Amino acid sequence: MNLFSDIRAAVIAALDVMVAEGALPEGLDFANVAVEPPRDALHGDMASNAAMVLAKPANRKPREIAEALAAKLVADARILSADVAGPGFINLRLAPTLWSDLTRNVVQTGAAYGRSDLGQGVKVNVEYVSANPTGPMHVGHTRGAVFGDALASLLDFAGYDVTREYYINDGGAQVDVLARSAYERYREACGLEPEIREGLYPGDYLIPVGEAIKAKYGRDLLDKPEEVWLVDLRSFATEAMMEMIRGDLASLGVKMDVFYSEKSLYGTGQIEAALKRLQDLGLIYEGVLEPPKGKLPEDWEEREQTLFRSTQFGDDVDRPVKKSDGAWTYFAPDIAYHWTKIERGFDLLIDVFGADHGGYVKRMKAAVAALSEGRVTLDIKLIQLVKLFKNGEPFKMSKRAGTFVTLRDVVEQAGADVTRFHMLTRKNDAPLDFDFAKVLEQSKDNPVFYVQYAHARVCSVLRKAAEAGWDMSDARLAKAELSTDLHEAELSLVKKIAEWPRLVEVAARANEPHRVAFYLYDLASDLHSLWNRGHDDASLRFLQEGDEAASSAKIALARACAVVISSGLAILGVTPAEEMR
RNA sequence: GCACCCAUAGCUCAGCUGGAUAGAGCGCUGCCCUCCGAAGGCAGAGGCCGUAGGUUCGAAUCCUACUGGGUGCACCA
Repeated sequence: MNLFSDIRAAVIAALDVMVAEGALPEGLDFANVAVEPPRDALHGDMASNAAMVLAKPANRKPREIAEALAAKLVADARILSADVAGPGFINLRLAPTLWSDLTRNVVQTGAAYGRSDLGQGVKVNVEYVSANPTGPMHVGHTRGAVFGDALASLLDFAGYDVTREYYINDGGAQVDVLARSAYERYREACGLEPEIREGLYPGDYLIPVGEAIKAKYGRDLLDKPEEVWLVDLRSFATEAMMEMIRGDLASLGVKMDVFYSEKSLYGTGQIEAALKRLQDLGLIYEGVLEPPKGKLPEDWEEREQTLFRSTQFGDDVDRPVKKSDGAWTYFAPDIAYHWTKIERGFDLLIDVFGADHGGYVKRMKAAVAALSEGRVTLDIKLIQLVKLFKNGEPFKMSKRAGTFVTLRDVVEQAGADVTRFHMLTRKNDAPLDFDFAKVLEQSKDNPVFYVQYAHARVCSVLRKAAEAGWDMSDARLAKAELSTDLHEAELSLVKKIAEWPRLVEVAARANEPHRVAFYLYDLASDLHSLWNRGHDDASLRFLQEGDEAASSAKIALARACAVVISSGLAILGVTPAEEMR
């Protein structure tokens, strides 16, 4: 049950009648007609902009349309009153029985309340994390992982057919570096002194990999030239790193559907095929790029390269797909990779990148637009940096000093729930402060705690009711009748619950899971507020001593709130607490 | 030099893709908390939405130009 879309449908129906009666011209587009929560509760329960949106195309005065529309709307039993206000808003007051209907419906629908068919089963591929398989995940990756995962869940909830995907960058030169670093650890495992030269990965996490290599190959690889072991150790070490990364992701509760290997694109003709396609479209040419304006790089020289005409799709310059020595650039397998996504039948692609990859956005979008001939859109979400703090002091990470903070560190200290929620309380394109002290604080100042506490309070009420020997099962609550004369605090809560399906759609359309987090905070706030009023006004308590019928109505409302918190938290990947300890 | 992102209360940030008098938390100020749900509660002050133009019934939101901050900038991944 989506109260907003129901009422919007009523508005559209009324508009159709007006068209049929000649009060409005034929052929109007109602797409922009919205029914929204009003900014101020004094204005009513819902507001529509219909008259103002249609005024111009209908060539009528907004207030004129509004008056006529309002007159039609009040005929609907669900609509108590429709008043025209301001420049042409129609403020609606709903029949009080609707709140009761809604509450029962939420309890009955349970976790499915708020699910939407907005996505129409459109196949969407969300690629996120895609950390290089050269070491453990660090905090920066963590935010991307949490964001991507929540976005995927959100889209799933909104009716998309979602695939969660991780692109393993196991094809490039960094994997050679990894293999060489692992080889040194292998020598170490064999009792030799490792030579961790400049440019190799110094991390301890490769020590067990070295031991594993020894366990597999014995001393066979010692004193052998690189050609002998490089290929084997590349895949061996990559496997080991991916194993570790999978573990990191699991500790955060992130589970991918697909791990797609870059390496698998090489030697299989896939890169060539993707490039061939661009070539056939006339978008590949041999040429020389203009030198960049401003300060010229020291070693700049003219080179002829194979270029992709990304400028035809809004990029600033055409981009090379081959180096001057004929090898592929990194961009080439990326093109091929995205081509496979298109070929695998996805209608919509979303890439979650770190903000430092911002310069890559235009060319990637260009490639997807070109390959799919505009059929598939690629949305790229850039994730800003995480700034770490410990007790208010900035906490600098340095790979060299070995003080970089891994995902595991964060999850072990803060817990997956806290980490996830906190990282979603900011827009993806805004930098995020992560202060261990603040994040772990158990008080109402901590949004995670605040939201979980609201859920726990409802659970506590249900437990108490059970202790009193009352049946407060969902089946029972789904039949409860709420008063038609709700207190303002109760109304505020039930209206917020009514907004959930609408919020899901808005958040999904914008690809912005943080909106869910903020909504949950507001919802929790309404519940706490109502709860607190129970101090002074016993009639507002959920448990009405000795009055099972009255209690069931109020508990139904509380339960509905918990249902929404629970499914909202599920989208964020946070477990709802049953009790606070 | 160019491109992208950001700029909203003292601080940290929302603002539902153009709607009504711009919101929340922290901090600040005041009141309440013997007992009934206090790891508290209620209320208040605080704003030229970076600046200047433009688009229209209407702009924090869209466009342009500035200012200030971040990121990235020929074959690296």
